[in-house]
Amino acid sequence: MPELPEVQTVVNTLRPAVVGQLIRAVTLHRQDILTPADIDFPAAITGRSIANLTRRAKRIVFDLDDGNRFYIHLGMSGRLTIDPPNAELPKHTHLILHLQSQDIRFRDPRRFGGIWWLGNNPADDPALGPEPLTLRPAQLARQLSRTRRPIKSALLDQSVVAGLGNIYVDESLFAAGIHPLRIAGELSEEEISRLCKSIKQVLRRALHHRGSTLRDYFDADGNPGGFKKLHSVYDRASEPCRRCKTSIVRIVLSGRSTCFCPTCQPPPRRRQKNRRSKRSVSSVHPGKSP
DNA sequence: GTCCATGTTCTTTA
DNA sequence: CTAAAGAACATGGA
Repeated sequence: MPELPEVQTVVNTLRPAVVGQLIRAVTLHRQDILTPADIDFPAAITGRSIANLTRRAKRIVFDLDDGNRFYIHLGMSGRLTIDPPNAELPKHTHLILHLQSQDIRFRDPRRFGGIWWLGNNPADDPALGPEPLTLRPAQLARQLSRTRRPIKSALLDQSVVAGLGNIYVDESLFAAGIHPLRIAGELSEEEISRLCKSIKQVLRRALHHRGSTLRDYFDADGNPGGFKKLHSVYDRASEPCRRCKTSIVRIVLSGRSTCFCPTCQPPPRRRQKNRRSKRSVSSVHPGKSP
């Protein structure tokens, strides 16, 4: 459920309830949501207080007062909520942090999310690309320059840009007028700077509306996001484009639902999948080389 | 019963 | 060998 705007909204709503608070006790209902698997997580955090709460990519990072850190990833169905201490416990609640007067709960039915212990290593994860809200066009150009994947697939890759997901990639490509099947490494400098600008505009707008609630997403106070009704393409297949009235098209790309306007986002020039040029066909030897 | 889902990672293929 | 495509993970709702 959570991409950058949703994760940031969870952080924003959670932060005032947790920063400076003592973790008095911890209830862990399943050990298998933890990485590394053998960490004694309750022992490591009980009695500590939370010094800071931040977001990196789609991760919610807890800084403890002893310099240790861990992060929670919400996966597809994860939620972090603020609850009164004795409120009824919904299914799939895996972790409860008992603070001074409130509980923080992590609930995740599909369990694609989890908790990662970082210890006191301050290094950023080298597998994560730059943050999209501070992305510069030259950075984006460098990240895209050496891949021949479709731009949609490249933007979903967290090592290219960290924090976008299926909704905001589609929305950003629409805003930039770029077809999802365009080859990432073939975008012009002008298209890349337009894309860079569009990504930031879309994310800022989504943040202003506290993210998109399709079904599962709610912030730490239990409120849904309001951005879904402002989507241009995502989850709008066969509805009219808000800009030109053309029917929005849905295809599957990288195994993910992909929505776009075939008029506002012109298709790539020629080049279909599974085509080989005459030269590359004739250069392939039919038998084994000596 | 079927298909689909806001994500990531491992495996297979080209 | 590397890059990219595909499968797998687990649960619930339409």
